[in-house]
Amino acid sequence: MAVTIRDVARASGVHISTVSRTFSAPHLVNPETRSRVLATAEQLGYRPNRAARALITGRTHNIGLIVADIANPFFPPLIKAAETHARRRDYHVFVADTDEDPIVEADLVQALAKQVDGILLCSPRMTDDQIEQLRREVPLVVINRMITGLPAVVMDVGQGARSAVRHLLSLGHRHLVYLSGPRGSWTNREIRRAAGATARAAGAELTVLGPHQPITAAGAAAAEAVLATGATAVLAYNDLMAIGLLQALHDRDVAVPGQVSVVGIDDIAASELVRPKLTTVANPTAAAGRAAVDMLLQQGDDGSTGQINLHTDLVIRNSTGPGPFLPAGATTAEVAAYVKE
Amino acid sequence: MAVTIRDVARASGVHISTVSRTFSAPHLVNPETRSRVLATAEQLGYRPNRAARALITGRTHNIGLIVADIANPFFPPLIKAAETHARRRDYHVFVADTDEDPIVEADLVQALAKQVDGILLCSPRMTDDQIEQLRREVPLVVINRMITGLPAVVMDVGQGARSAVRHLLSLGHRHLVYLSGPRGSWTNREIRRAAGATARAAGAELTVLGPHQPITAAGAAAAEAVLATGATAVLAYNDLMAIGLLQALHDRDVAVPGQVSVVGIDDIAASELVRPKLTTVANPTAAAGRAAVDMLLQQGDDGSTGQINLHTDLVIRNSTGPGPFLPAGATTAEVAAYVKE
DNA sequence: CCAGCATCGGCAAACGTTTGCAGCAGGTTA
DNA sequence: TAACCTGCTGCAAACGTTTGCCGATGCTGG
Repeated sequence: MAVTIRDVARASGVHISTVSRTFSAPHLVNPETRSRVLATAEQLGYRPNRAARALITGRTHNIGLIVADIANPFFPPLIKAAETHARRRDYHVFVADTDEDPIVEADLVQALAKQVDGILLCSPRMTDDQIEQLRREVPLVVINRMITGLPAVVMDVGQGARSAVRHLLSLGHRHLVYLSGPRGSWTNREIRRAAGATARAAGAELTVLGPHQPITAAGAAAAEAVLATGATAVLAYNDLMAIGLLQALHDRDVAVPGQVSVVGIDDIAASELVRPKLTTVANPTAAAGRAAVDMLLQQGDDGSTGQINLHTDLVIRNSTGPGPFLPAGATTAEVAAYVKE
Repeated sequence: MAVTIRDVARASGVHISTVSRTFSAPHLVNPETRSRVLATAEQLGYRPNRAARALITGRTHNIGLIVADIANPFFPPLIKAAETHARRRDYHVFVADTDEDPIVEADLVQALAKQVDGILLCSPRMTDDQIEQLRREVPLVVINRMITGLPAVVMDVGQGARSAVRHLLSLGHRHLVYLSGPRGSWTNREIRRAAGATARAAGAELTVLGPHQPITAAGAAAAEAVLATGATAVLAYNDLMAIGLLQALHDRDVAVPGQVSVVGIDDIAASELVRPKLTTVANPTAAAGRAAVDMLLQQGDDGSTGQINLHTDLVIRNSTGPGPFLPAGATTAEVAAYVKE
């Protein structure tokens, strides 16, 4: 049916091994022979069978990309960048969605293990132990989580959270809320820790609410609880939750940023479309995807186990404003003077 | 290194063929033997090598999913649904992104062909001929495009466009704009045709602008041109463009829906987050993904070549309102009386 | 008690490649 | 001229499965 190496060999009057070498080790075959083989291959429409190749070389030229939720707008840019980058290096990408379920996650890694040269694990919800276990079965690069001894690329959310909290403090807010994300999220712990430390250092209060699902509905549902704390500013685990909160606040006629300031994390596309535009921490997701692919592919060669920490940026838009201790029209200079930065 | 069928055979004292049958044809092996084999397999952590299996059976248990742009929020729900559905049937999914480029698209199909049992082609930008050509190399199901003789699942955008235009007409609008999507899009042609026919039948005018990239920036950039037409309502190729237009209109102090009504297509998540909330045509993308997977997997069995047309729904939100010939507060009954529906 | 028949498990070929080894021709060195 | 290298190609084994075929075993019915 399909045209194989054998057909090409017959048609060009050489042995199959010569055809094989024409593709996998061209320098070993006479240029003349090579071009003849290439010509007939082209003409017959020959395409090497990757399964067969994988069987003998042990390299599939495939990689797996496992994310918690494809529909979460945080991931698509990462998936896109990783896929494009991988393809440029002649790798194909399996994408799979765990629905935030650690069990599915583990199953998926196992199922994919034999079929790929390595797996990119995005924001895994498994325990560190489980991940280390799985690493023994298949090369892994973890994204958005730091585990000692494991190659990883993370966005420096700690840094991002610090910037965000400082921004809020500088606006005069003294009581903040952190809207936690899902249980098991490393990112969540990082943000919480960084935000807590920064607030505490400035003598401000930080109330933690959660855990929550990282979706708009959860952000909206948390509105009452947020208002009940009496806080004047909130940092959310991600933009989706922040946006949900924004909507719920709007429905309750709570002015943003007049009465409450809101900042998200991720800088998804929708953050700029929503009113007020969301102040948020921009994550270099595309860069992370590319970096992770590179790490994974290098990992095969040497046994390197680097960890990359990508810089994040606070993007100040319209959902944050002066806190209650400052006049609404306070200038930047005034707020700067108000809190020790 | 990895544990193979041979290891399991040795450890459980049977021939490899028995182990093989334990997994691929359990009814042929004695229950007692079977459970023994299963036990040792479990214990050794054996996982069948899909590449080897594929080599001999010709079935990879993989499918390919090719989309124009993963980051376009229209696709992730479809990808997610397709992947989950496929996995439930023990298939893994390659996802690839063409960046709206027909050449990349064709290359991808070819590259993936040998490695999958079939390919889902979403909103392809190739010509019909090219697609029919490729179909000879690998089973294909096309999503969002109708090509005679090819299995396809489409969302009935024609129906959606008709509903949208009728809705606008019923609000009293007599001059509409259609903001076209990308060249080569079947969906675009369908919408344009349906919208044009519906408007014409009602004696209204429809101006077509475009083609455009299906992104917010293009929608925003079209604002001037839209206003220049003097139309009072616009239908956009997709929500992204509609939202971009909404923003640009807002920046120009053009009231929506006061002066101009806007309706999008797709009902992406952001449409509900934006102010005013976008009136749009909801597409059952998740259902489409699942249906396409089912078609693809059945295609192997019989040679069926069905075409599925999924129902779409107009979702009326706040971006559409009475046109210039009606008082701003006109009731539904009044507008209904105004135009022959 | 034997023919006939299921049921089960082993044997070996096959799938489409890659790759170590060996052979061969022609050229170079001593 | 012999010994040796170099560049190219062929040979065949191997990768981990599946599967058609056959033989062994044990049971059934006559």
